[in-house]
Amino acid sequence: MADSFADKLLNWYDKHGRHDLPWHYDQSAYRVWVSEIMLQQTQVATVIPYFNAFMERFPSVQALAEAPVDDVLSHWSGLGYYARARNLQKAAKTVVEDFGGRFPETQEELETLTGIGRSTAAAIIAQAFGKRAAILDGNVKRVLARYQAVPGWPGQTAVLNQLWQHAEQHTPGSRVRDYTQAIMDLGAMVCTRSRPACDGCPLQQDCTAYARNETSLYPGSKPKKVKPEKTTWMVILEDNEGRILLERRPPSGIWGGLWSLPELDPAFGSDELQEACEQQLGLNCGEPRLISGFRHTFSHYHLHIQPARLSVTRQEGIADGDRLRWLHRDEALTLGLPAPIRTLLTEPGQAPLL
DNA sequence: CAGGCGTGGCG
DNA sequence: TCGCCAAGCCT
Repeated sequence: MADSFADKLLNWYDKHGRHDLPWHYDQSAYRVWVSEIMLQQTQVATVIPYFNAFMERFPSVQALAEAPVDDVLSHWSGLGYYARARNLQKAAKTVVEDFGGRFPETQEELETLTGIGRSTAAAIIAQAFGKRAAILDGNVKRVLARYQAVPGWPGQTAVLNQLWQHAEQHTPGSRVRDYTQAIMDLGAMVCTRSRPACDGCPLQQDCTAYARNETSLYPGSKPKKVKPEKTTWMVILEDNEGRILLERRPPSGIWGGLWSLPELDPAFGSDELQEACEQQLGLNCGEPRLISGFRHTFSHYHLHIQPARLSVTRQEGIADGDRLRWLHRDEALTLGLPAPIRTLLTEPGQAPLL
């Protein structure tokens, strides 16, 4: 029997859904895939300009596979969760080398590609290939948790399994493309986290949470933890030709593979910075000039960044290379930079404190 | 299973 | 100003 859940949702989608997102115009597996990766933990409005620029630069999976990794990261700069970009290119190489440039069309094979999990694989199958597959992203979790009044935080396996079961149950055999977009649109536009617009919801009369006037209880919230506070010096070392020293971050960990400023142990006092730079980097530096510090928050900790400017009069033992590079400001800004570093290099001086 | 992994908007 | 959290996946 046709699921009335899907029918109601599709009727609503035809009138009120989003039909003109950039990745809707040409739903090739490549475009759907890139959009799905960008959309992981990231809102549509943020993704749109990144998606358009990315497609312009990497129009095919082949183009992505053969691009320098710095190009890929520079197009991800500011979007966050940079492992997504590294995994994206790794998967592109796999598609080209192991699958002859054609995306696999089964859930199982798609999930072998790094960065593609159960929900992303299903989204590709439904949206690119038009085959039945159930997705379960944050929007769908919220819609289903309320509709079925599923208690608990979806991060718990038992809760997640129940939600997957409901997701599978409601996914129709026809119009899967539209259904997949429809349930995400409902979650994003109507069944929002706070103050859901239940009066405009096509599922209102069958929604358990609504009937109980308890929409705010679903889905259960994540147990909160205190984020640790960390501190670091970041040094803007500028040589006599106006070039700045940048350092590539290790391939994994925070800001993995991006270009950032050299960091120094926060245990150094401002009066020890000059010597620390000379010793650790083999430079001859002038007096440090402190710039206003600021706090940057990651998903799992706070980082207090204390920047300092030092002029460099002599460079010894520092060659342009894979890890350290002297670059002019505008050259630096073309690289994959972490968001706060881009800001730091873009905004002219800030007020010097010392 | 729990923790790592960004950033910007919003209440 | 601050905590929460958004189209998750990997280790």
